[in-house]
Amino acid sequence: MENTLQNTYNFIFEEALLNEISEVSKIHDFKEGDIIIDFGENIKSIPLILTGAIKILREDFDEGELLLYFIEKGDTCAMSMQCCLGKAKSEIRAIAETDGQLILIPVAKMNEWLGKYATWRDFVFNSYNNRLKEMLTTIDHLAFMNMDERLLNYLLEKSKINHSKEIHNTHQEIAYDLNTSRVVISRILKALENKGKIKLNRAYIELL
Amino acid sequence: MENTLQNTYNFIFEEALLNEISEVSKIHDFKEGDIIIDFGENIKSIPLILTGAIKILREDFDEGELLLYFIEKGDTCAMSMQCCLGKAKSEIRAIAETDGQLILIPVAKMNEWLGKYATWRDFVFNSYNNRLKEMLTTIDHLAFMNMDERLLNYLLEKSKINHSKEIHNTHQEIAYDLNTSRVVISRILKALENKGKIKLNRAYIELL
DNA sequence: CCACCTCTGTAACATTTGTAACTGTATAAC
DNA sequence: GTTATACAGTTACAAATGTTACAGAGGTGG
Repeated sequence: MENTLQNTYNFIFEEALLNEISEVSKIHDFKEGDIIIDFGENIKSIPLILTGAIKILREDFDEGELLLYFIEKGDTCAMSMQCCLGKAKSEIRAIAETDGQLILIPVAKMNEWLGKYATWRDFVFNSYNNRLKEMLTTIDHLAFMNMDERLLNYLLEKSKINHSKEIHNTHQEIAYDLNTSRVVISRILKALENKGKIKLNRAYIELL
Repeated sequence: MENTLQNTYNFIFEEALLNEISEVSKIHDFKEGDIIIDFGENIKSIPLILTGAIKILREDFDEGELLLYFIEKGDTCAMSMQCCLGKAKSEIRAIAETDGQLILIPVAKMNEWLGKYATWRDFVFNSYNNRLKEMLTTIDHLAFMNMDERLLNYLLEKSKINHSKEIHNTHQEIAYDLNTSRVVISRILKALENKGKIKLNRAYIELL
């Protein structure tokens, strides 16, 4: 673990902080599809992503779900910081998009370091800022874009996150992430295929 | 100013911090309709609202606008903190919803106090958390609600912010805030009136 | 190979939202 | 008063999205 930690965070954190992190934090492996945090859960520690990617979802009272954004190597979850500092329950669900590793930092340390390490403080503020920006982007998509643009954007995001031109999801899974129905997704995908932007296959899509 | 400052913030900040605030910050009066911050502006200071309310808007590339949320007494603008810390330009527009007063805190002090005063740090984190929550709510509305629900919710928000059952806006103004057209708003408002939830008048609406 | 299940394609239709055009009415300006 | 203007009501239609239903294609396990 020390190695991955070093590789990911040694440009951000100073030596002393890295050492403290190694001491107090627990490592956690996750596999694609794992539910890492769920709605209403109490959060006792802050995750720092070492490898892999995680998708963050919001849920409606009755059934609906919506992808908010992805987090990756070097990111943390501002939502969990919110929960920890505010002692509230999780407002979101986090599902592993790929296999990966993260380390868990106890809340107490999170607070202690805020006073002690300027680099930690910067990191925490940066995380908040990034998350606010992502949320703004999500709002823009919802408010100003039609479903076909949102879908195309989704495919590009997925491709970037997974470092692959192939998106291995069923239409139904995509529909969940965009909070719409499978038929709508199939319809738009077919249109995109006709425009020559993608190629459709069973259970996966190629970007062209 | 000292009085209003005391009244609003003396339960949050300690004596020493309140004094520092009085020393370094400038007061700023605003009138309903004033543009307080606009897209792309550089932000050189953080606002703390003393009285009144401000609405925060997001703009589309081509014309569209969307109300994100309101901020009030005791709030600050997490977006401007983001800009200050990240030295970026404003992502939002802030328009005075009512007359009011705010104080402006230089960025340098904002940073200095983060190390110096725990109460300031808490305040800043709380602001971020509140804003994240508001953004989540906005996303919920956009993703999971139809226009009639969004409109009703908008009227209730407005009523709360202005402490009045009367909403003094034209249908066109409401349409801008919800990023739709005047006809749609008129149509839904008429339906709400028929259901007995509101009473329509020229240039204002009464909640029943 | 057959039975079963998942995934996709498609059609027909309903609902929601957006757009254009026109009317009447209250208010302000003259 | 008359005129001009902003605001609201309404209709008719278009476009986007959601829903239901069904058929075929492809994979899996017996």
